[in-house]
Amino acid sequence: MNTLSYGLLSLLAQSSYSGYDLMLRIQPFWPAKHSQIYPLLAKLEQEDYIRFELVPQRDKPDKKVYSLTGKGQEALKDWFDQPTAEPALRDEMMLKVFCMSYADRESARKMLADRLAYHKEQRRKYEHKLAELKEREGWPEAGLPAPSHPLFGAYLLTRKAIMSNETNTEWCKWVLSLLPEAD
Amino acid sequence: MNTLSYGLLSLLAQSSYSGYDLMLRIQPFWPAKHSQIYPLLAKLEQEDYIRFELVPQRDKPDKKVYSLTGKGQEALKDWFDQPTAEPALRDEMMLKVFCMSYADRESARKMLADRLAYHKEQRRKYEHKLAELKEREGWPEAGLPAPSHPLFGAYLLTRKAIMSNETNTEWCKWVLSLLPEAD
DNA sequence: TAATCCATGTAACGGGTTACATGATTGC
DNA sequence: GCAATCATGTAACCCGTTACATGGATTA
Repeated sequence: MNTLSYGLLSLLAQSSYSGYDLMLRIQPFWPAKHSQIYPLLAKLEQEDYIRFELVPQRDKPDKKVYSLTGKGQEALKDWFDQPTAEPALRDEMMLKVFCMSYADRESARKMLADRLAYHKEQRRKYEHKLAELKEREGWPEAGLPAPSHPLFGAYLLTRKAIMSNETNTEWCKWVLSLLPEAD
Repeated sequence: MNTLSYGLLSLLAQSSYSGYDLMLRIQPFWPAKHSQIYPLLAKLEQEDYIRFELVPQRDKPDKKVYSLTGKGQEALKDWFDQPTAEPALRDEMMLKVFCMSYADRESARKMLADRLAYHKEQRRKYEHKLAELKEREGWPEAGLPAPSHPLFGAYLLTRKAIMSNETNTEWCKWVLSLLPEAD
């Protein structure tokens, strides 16, 4: 049982999903490819943390819809009380910034402009997600969801993503302002 | 040539370092263990990106002090102009937050309090680093270093770390305020 | 006397990416 | 016609961590 396994169980605590769905939904929290997820799901199913139901579809390939077992629910609770690993951020840009004084101005400006565009696009997605959350059934008419609400966690994470996005955007703009365009 | 390789070259663009030094200094930007770094350095040396000088020491083991070759400098410049990979953040806590509504209040509060303590400790380190930078020779008497200054990048990164730290701290406090202690 | 720092390395293993493989449907 | 989306899987490879290995100096 590694972190990705628990991540999949966390998603399944909310609702049942196909492997493909899980792969898409886990990306913001723990990037992983389908080639990593499918074998893991098979293993988790064999060890009775999850089970699946084969769902035939018209006009689309059949799918396996996974859900948590009792053992899976217990494993999740136990994991929650274990000490949490420190966050790990790997960003190639940070290495490039470190040696920025040795590169030319235009390259540096382009790198930052690209990152700024990336943040802008991410921001759009987060706002979309927030809007989506607010349209889900059970969302309170006014204010935030209560801590016991199933969407509480998703809301907190979307807010976190937006806050970080704003800070990163601000940093990019600040650095660009220190690198005026050459005439 | 992977990202870590370029990271090591970036550090060596600033100054010569031993493998041990490189291992310590690359941590904030690209976490890596000595067991990954030593073989990489050997490979980079074989392929003529870097060279080393054996420096005997009294009261300490001898060390290999690495520096960039001309080929290494060129490789760095080429790399700088290549498209930059998107940042990847892996944080176990985000997965736990996602399923927070299924855990008990006390566990959740403890998790966030632990993370808050982690951020506080990190903050202390960043401030220390900033103070250290400002004491380095060549640091301007007033204002920031110019973009051509060798310490420009390190300064930007330290500022970025502090900005992110503030945002993360704020988020933790906000979430804790939503989870009042049980009586 | 035990732990930590400096300093270097190798071996085994698990985590993660890329590529290979298949196939129907929908939209440009 | 080509790319993307849905849907699942395997194989090869690279990246990263843990553990094994050594050894003197300093510090608690």
